[in-house]
Amino acid sequence: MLGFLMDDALSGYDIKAKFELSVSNFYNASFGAIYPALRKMEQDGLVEKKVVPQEGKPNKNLYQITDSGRETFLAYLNSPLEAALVRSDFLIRVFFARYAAPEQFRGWMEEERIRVQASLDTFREIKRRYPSMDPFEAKTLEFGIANAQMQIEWLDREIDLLGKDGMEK
Amino acid sequence: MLGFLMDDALSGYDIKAKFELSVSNFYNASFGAIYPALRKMEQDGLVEKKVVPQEGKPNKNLYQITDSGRETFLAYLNSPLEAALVRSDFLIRVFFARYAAPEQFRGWMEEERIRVQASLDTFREIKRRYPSMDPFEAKTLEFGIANAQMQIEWLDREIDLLGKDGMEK
DNA sequence: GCACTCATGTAATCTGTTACATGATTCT
DNA sequence: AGAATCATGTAACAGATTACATGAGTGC
Repeated sequence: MLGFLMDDALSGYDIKAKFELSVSNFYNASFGAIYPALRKMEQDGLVEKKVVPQEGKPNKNLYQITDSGRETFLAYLNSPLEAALVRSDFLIRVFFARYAAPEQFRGWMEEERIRVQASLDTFREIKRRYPSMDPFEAKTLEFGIANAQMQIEWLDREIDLLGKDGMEK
Repeated sequence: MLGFLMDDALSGYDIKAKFELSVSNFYNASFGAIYPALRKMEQDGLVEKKVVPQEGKPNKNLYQITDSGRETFLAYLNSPLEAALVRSDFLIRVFFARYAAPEQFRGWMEEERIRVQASLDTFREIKRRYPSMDPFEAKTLEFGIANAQMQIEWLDREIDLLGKDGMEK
């Protein structure tokens, strides 16, 4: 959140949108996490709230990062790199698929393929729409594309094997 | 946990070891989660505890899955597939790397490369050591290998670009 | 009329981690 | 002597989700 606030003053709603549009594939936050965190950061002097009245909409609470907030963010960048946290229901099911029916297994593979293809399409659309994107942001996008492509290749190999097994019967 | 108990009666300690050795790359659990979960499952009749006295070691609490536990596990396999949860500190740092020093960025890339290479080595060692592994378990291992390879290729491309930039100065 | 976007917030709950406590045995 | 393995468990806390509550405007 502090990272997003480095450039602009944003509301909780804006921050949520930023997450969704950019880093949602490797980090996300819900409103129930964002609003309390903003209040806490305000108390800690990392951000300052400015209420912006709006017509026909609720007031917008714009949060501006303070010098202390910038320091905190830069201190985070200097802190030790943490290992990624992954929790994949899909891979757990594949791991235990010996207890599943073949159609069930095929269903998971096809569902996952659709999901990964959809995110790949989204990545490519973002790449097309924002050609002057920050080069570092672009790197994470390229990572996402490479990752999705690898997954699709893996899924297609496995789905293809299923097709062959099916033929033999 | 129920998945691991489908084949054998296991202790909390054993279950932890199973996680570490097999699915830890896409799912993990700590003792503080496992022990309370086992007691809860016992209360719910999904598992049955059998205390096995041991010499020189604390008693082992072996948990055996019940019919109800098997049903619950199979019901899970029939439940809707959930999206994966990912939280990558590394990718967040890359995303915001315009606020970081070039040496900092290089440090993250190299650290991540070492980390991924280590897990790739572990995967290959597991593959070598367990040639008769369950085919579905093997699929998740192959996924892990493909994933690690893709990441190393991406990291090497980026590290290589850094080298070139460095030369120009 | 319905769904979606904009906009904020709370409360209950859940899930999970970390640290602590205990303690014998085995390996280096 | 010290570290690691085996083995279980609790308590404090952290982090986060989900659902609820409110409400106007916009697009189909």
